[in-house]
Amino acid sequence: MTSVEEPARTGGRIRDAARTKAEILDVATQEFARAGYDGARVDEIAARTRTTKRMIYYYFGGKEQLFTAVLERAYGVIREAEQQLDVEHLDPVAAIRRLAELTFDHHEQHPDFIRLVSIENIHGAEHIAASAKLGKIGSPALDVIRRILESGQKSGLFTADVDAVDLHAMISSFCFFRVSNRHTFGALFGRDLVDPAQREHYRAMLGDMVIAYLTAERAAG
Amino acid sequence: MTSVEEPARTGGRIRDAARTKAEILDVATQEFARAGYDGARVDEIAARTRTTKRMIYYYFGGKEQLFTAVLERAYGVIREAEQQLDVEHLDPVAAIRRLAELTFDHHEQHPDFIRLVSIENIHGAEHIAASAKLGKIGSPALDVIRRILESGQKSGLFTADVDAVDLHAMISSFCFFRVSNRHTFGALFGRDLVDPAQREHYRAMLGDMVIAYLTAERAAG
DNA sequence: ACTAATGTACGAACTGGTGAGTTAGTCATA
DNA sequence: TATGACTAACTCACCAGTTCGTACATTAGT
Repeated sequence: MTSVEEPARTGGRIRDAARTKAEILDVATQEFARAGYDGARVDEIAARTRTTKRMIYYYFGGKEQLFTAVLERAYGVIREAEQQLDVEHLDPVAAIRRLAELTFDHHEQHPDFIRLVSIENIHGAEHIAASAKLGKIGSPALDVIRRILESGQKSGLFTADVDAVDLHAMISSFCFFRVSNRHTFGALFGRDLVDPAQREHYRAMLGDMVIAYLTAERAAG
Repeated sequence: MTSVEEPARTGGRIRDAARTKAEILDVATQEFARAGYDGARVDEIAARTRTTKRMIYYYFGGKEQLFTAVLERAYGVIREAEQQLDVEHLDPVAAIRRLAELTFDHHEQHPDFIRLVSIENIHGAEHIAASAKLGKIGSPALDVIRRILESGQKSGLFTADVDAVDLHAMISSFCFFRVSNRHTFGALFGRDLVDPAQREHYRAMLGDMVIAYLTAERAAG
């Protein structure tokens, strides 16, 4: 998470809107991710901030809008990571694998993001729908997938009849589930999907799965 | 959901502990799935029941234990479905596909179950941990997978080096994500993963993915 | 007559949100 | 550079409506 910088410059100003807003967002992210939308307490968020509850309402308007702002920033982080991705020089197989691993790594490193998205789904994605920022932006990953897929399909390397959105869903589902369902899965089956010792195992499993699917020999028809 | 039977027998008793308990569980399932643990209201659950809030505390003890009971029943439903599964007569490929489709169908038909599990994960699976019933039961599906996998690997048909738990995770991730993340995915990418018109497409995609993974030619390694 | 089951009424603690007043920083002007 | 007007940033106290849980009275069924 983009964090608040240290105690500000020396002799720093006591008033700093940007810092205050960022600090509220930081704490709110943690609190919402920890307890869910209704479980999160505005008072608790305020208490863990150097400012007061009144400021939350001053800057964000209310709990609902605060959660929306938290979501917007969280989605911004992954969108940025996806934009960094450079796979133009790789062959389709390596490119897809790299892309999948990016999602894998991001989700593992941002469990709060996963929790926020889970929470947003419980609430029918109403905050995304209400957000001007989040409504229209397609994932940069989608464009990348589209290009790779086209190249791989043209060369006959990829035999699967999928489009970019479906492939994105496939990759996301594995990466997302591993983090989002870590607790129930661990409790029921006694295996920690996010165990660091198993990280490479699952990372390879994801790539193998996607590549196998894309390059499998299909029965005609 | 196992529902409450009709108005009870004629001249029926006004007092019927079993029916009252079942009705509370039915309504509680809906309410928890709709609003999350903290979003759910005990008063609301009681209001939608033919009984009163007092009965919830009389039979279940409290909100926390009520949610646990709801979870226990929901997991019971899928466990039962898995036990019905008969794939002994099928070859490994068909058997795995059948199993995957069972999970696919169940998750699609029980969105409330998916939501409950998502909610339980937000709360660190603490209710599962606290439940005697849920703590120890391994999924029947796991035993089935184990047998199929062994048979497929022995015959050399399955080349992948996975165990039953990992394969179960792979299948579940796709089926679960499709339902759990339906709303955010739809809002962000404009595609409804649970669109009935696309049902067969995704059902086939799941099977193709799993089989391709299991039977892919691996680089010696 | 005795107990399990049920209904009524209530309260203490919380919870999101706000009204009203205060202070720090900025900037135009003398 | 001193000053005073102006506004963004901030604090404090408080409220109205909830929300989980329970004490107590009551009734159905055996």
